[in-house]
Amino acid sequence: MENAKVFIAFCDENRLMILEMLQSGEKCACKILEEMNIAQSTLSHHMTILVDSGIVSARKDGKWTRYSLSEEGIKYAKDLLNQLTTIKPEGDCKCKY
Amino acid sequence: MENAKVFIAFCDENRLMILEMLQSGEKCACKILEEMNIAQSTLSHHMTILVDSGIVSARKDGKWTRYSLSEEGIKYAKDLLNQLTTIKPEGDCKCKY
DNA sequence: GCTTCATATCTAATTTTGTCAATATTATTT
DNA sequence: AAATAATATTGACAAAATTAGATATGAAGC
Repeated sequence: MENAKVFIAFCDENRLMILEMLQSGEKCACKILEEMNIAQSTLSHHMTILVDSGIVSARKDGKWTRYSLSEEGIKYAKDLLNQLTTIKPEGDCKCKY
Repeated sequence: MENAKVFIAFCDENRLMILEMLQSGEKCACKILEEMNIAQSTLSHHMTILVDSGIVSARKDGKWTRYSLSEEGIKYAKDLLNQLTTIKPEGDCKCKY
């Protein structure tokens, strides 16, 4: 769902590898492709998912597309993870267990 | 990937719903099932995934299985998310961009 | 021991996701 | 304006995930 969309970024080995590469700064697709053993169209597909998830942002620069981690997207993911895993104080639960 | 396993918990609408229910405390499968429009076998499948991911822990109690959020698993997910999204200082990247 | 209740497992159908090859697009270079 | 380079899109297919029905297990109650 909408909420789940952010975390999809982290649910694939190749995408984790891409994210790791982006930790050291902005990179163009061709540079990322060089270090991965996947087809160019496959990389493009993963980049679309990463950008859609909000974790990565893309910037067109001539014929290149440069990708980087999005601080905003990261904050969103962290906040959402916090929200989803907050254990609420007992008392407002009406169930009998 | 091993790393990706934790976040799989958050990548499905039904699992998010289950996690939300567990925020207010431990619940048995039958209680969760009541509030969801899915088959019993489907719920059991999702609970297995949640437990495998480490985010949820299960406790056998007579004929019931009681599920709750795992503080340890949550901490692991948060730490991992932090690690995966840490933007490293420039300088140790040898690429020309 | 038989029945019932809660949950798990197995099997099969359907949907979604990841992948690559081929083609298209868009920007640069000659 | 033709050729090249970087990336995106499309189409096809295989692998994985989600789902439900049927069946199995295991504990509780009679």
